[in-house]
Amino acid sequence: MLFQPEEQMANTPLTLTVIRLTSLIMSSAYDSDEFPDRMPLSQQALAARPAPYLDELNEAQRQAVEALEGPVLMLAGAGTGKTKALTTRIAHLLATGKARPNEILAVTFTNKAAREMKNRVANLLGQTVEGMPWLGTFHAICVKLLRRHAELVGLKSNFTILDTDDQTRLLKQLVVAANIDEKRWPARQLTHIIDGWKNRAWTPDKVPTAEAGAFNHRGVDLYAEYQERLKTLNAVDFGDLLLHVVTIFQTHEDVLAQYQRWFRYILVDEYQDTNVAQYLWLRLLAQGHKNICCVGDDDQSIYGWRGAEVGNILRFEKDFPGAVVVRLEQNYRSTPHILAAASGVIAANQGRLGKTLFTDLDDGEKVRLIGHWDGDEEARWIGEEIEAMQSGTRGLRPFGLDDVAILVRASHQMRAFEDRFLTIGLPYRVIGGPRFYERMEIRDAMAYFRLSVSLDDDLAFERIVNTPKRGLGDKAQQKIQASARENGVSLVEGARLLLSAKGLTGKGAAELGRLVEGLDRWHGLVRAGENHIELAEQVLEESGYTEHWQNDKTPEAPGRLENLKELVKALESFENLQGFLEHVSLIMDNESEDGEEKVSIMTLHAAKGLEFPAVFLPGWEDGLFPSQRSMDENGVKGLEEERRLAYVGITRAEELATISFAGNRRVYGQWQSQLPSRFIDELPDEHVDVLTPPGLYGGGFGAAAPSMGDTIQSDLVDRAAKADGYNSPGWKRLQARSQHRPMTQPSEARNMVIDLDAVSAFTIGDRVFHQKFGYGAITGIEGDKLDIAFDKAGDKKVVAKFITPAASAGDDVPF
DNA sequence: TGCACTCATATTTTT
DNA sequence: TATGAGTGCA
Repeated sequence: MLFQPEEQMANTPLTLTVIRLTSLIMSSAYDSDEFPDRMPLSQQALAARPAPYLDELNEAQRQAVEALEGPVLMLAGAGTGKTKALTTRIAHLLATGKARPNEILAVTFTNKAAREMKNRVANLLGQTVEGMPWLGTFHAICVKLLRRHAELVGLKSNFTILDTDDQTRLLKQLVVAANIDEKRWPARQLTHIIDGWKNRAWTPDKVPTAEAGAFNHRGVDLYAEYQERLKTLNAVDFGDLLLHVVTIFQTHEDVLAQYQRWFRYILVDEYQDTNVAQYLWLRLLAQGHKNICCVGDDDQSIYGWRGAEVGNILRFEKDFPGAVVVRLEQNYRSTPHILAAASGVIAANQGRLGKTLFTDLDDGEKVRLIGHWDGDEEARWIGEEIEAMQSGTRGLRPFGLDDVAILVRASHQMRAFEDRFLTIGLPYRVIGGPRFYERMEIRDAMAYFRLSVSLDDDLAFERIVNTPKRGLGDKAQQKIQASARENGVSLVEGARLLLSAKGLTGKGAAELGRLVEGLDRWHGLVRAGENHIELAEQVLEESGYTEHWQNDKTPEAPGRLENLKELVKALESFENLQGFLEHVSLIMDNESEDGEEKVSIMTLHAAKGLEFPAVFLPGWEDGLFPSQRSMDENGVKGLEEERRLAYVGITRAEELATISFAGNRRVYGQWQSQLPSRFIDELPDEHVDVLTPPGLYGGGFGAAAPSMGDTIQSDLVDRAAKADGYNSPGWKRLQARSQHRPMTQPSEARNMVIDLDAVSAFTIGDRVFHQKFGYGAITGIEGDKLDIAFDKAGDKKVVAKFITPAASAGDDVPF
């Protein structure tokens, strides 16, 4: 029986709860078929407590916290105290005795969010609530559920969790086996396709026929094969964690019913980021008590590209009839100018649920906007600006380096800043980047650990047979594979059989023999319960893996050895290797703090949920941000997601937001003329302060920047200065021709870069000259932008200002 | 096995 | 440009 009568649990004393829970966390509950974590909390003790936490909430927050019964959608704008409301709600549920800690299901997307929530609930209640076993990420909770019911989907409860890399390697084998040209149809692509299907909760039999063409018409077959293969390997990928649980719920009413009964209250963080599978999962579970509270912000939905469905949050009221919608609109983070600028941008999106953020804070600084000649100059300016800000500049208060963040659209943009900051010696930290456990050496080491725990882990074996080099190349590995297949055993066993059959000779045989021997020994030690930290060191030592990196002369080698030490250190917080492996694929952050003040550099995506007093938003150029690819692939939907990204970016700033763009940028080594982002047009003028390009930095357009090397079209610049505003025939013609959005009031920002008369000077067919691209002919005119077919550089869209008529620039000499 | 070479490729990323 | 994967050769 899965559940025990509730009365029995209610009387269990708290102390016992804690002890039982701790032991639970330490040991993985593979073999238990009952709820080991029914952790009653002494209800009287909590109920007797006053609820001082409620006094700290504003009206909306309080409403969201107190509406305990029935479906609730908490629409929480940026910086409106969403986590506070969410955690207080949990505390309130516990304090009022509505639910025991183990009857609350609280899901987040990241471990960080889960951790924070746990801590804050504990703080609110003034005691450690150990027993919230169902507070965690979607994936962590699904692992727990799946371990209990693995057999219902043909798995054993000790299944391994593959990461993306394993997944792709496995798929690659299948692709090769299917005689598909791996070059034209890379396995990585198939990984993405299958992930996408899993995100939409499509098992192989449910993939719609419309998708049949995927991956050269073989996608669906390969998907089915892949799932079979996973089953034989007793493995799942990240997508499976959810999908299998959904399948179990859908096919086993009794199981579902039990959980529906069990989870009295469900809370979901970042609901706008849920994908279809997660949505189904939640909806199935919520059908029991119907007490589901989802928190999210449709304006911050930035993960559509990995399956998140904004529709989930937009549809909430339909999905959960009778839902109470609470809007948290009071912002405690940003100044009014920043808030207004962000609101102005996001207002351009269609189909929003709509929120009006307001704040009590003082006006503060307007959002600053500055243009630069090129990306290097932008980096230089920001570097100098940050240095100046440390001592206070332009009448601003002094900022510490920890107060400052640079948020970029794509990680390659970080480079310019890193280079610059290195040369001027400005300490910085990059947030994001490859995760600790994704690094080669960590994965190799993990493979050794996995094998030591279970000799059947074929994927792990494949990874390390020849790492470090043992002279076991393709040939030898194929023999091992064949031997394993013929005998229907694991690769390790296959290798053993191969050796005893003398199927392998010479150095390879000796090395393989040593490896198998080592694995046996380590496995024996694991079983004997040997201290796992010493064991881990021993494995790395005896396998020759540590030595391998010690002998490596590449500059990365010391760092890798360092990482291996880190890994062993991380083992300390676990009781045994199994427990470690169990969690490591799901939980392992890489945030080391050395205490030094540093500027943070990260992507906009990585910045979600964070806040900084001062934020720099560089690279606001059409094509880069909004990203061309996003718009090409997803049209308006893509553009709107980019706009939400802009909104997320601006709202990260508490006091000071500085947006910048460059007129020229090197893209894949090629100089490209850039247009300021359309989002810049959407910034409301009255909240923006256009920094006069300081001559010192040579910023801005029209000013002959030193880096140009050549005078730009000074005659055009002169004429632009004399332009008689927006009533000129040229402007009117532009308006009529403008295909995108009609430009209403050209903003001050725009004004800075538009050169109307420059445009009106051109007509289609004109031969023109561009400083970087050379000669070409105009093929189209759109706003202040010209489509030009360059003789050498091909078709480009360029701001008119950078163009001169071919005649005035010299002879139209063909190259 | 290690190297030098060509060639294609080029967001955002958690679990 | 610059990075990684794949290939050919010693």
